[in-house]
Amino acid sequence: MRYHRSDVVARAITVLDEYGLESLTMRRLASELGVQPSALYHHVPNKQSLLAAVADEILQRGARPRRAERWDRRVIEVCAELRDAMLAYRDGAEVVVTAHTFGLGAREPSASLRSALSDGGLPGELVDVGTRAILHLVFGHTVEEQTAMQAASAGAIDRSPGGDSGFEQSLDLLLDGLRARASAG
Amino acid sequence: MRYHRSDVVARAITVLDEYGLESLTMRRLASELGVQPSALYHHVPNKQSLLAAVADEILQRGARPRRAERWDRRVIEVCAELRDAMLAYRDGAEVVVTAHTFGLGAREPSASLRSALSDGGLPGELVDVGTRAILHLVFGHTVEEQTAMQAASAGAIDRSPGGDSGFEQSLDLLLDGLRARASAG
DNA sequence: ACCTGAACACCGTTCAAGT
DNA sequence: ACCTGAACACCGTTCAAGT
Repeated sequence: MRYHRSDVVARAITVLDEYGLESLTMRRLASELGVQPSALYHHVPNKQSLLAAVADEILQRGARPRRAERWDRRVIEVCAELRDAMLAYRDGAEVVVTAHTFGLGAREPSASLRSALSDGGLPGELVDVGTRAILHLVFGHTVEEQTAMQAASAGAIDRSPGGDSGFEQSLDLLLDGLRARASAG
Repeated sequence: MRYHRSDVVARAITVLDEYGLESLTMRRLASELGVQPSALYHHVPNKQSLLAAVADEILQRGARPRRAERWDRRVIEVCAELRDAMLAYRDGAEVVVTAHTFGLGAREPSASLRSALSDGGLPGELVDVGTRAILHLVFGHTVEEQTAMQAASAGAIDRSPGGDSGFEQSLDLLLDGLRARASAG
């Protein structure tokens, strides 16, 4: 059999989803592909960049068409898409956030938020500050949510009681501040 | 020589600060203490709880007296303390955030924010949502800031240009939303 | 070009044995 | 009670050698 980079990344995602991030090792992935660990390094320079590719693929698979017209509604839309994309795979949030922290991949959500805030007529500095603040909120919230969900499912609880546990609410708090400055600018 | 838990934690912090989180291994810490790796397990049940203890100690060392009277000023005060505490040690933000994510230690900042928001007269649900939103903002921002600083210092740049790079600004965006709801409640 | 086999330099953790 | 010594079951990555 002949493998390509995309096969390696795809298989990495299934290992991630079935066994979790701590089980996603190069050796484990290699054996899952029926290949020696060293063979992986022909398709990927190292584990870090593999994880970055996994993060990008997770986001790409979660991509949805943009419907909203108002800039603030579009922010909510992008954030919901981002959150759903990360929640779709076990430890997905952790992988995406880590990749983003190290500046690897995962640049797309940032760009979408940026353009939404620009369309809102916010001054350039606030577009920057606002984009990062929104991302931190979504990332932090989703990692927490996914960790709690996975801990709960290990303990046989079906769902945490909160439903979306304040995701939209906290986003709305931040949007309040941005809207106030958009009309003032 | 006889070591206690507090010696192990303290030494772990110096290893962290000098060589970074990736070098803070049980084996490295043991050799730094002049002891066998297995000896550490008499003072600490495993690495995860050691890191939780390190996170708590980092926060405790950064503790400052509370001066502000207005609830929103107190939020800013608590956040600045939290940020400074994490920035005081190499990879400090990463360690504190990870501990918090897994629900280990690091419960103090959460309680302080909670009581500040309660004093603001916010309804119970918003106290909850607001506390988590603020923490996510501070954590996300500080991890990003510290990562950038350390990357820059590795590349011989003295400081990133932004100064506080929007920390207070993004916090203020969120406080806008909270203040609006405090006066409405 | 792609893969194997073997090695290098590590990990966290456990446990019998010593003092 | 506290520590050593040795082991167990792993890691990521490199590299000569094969096809």
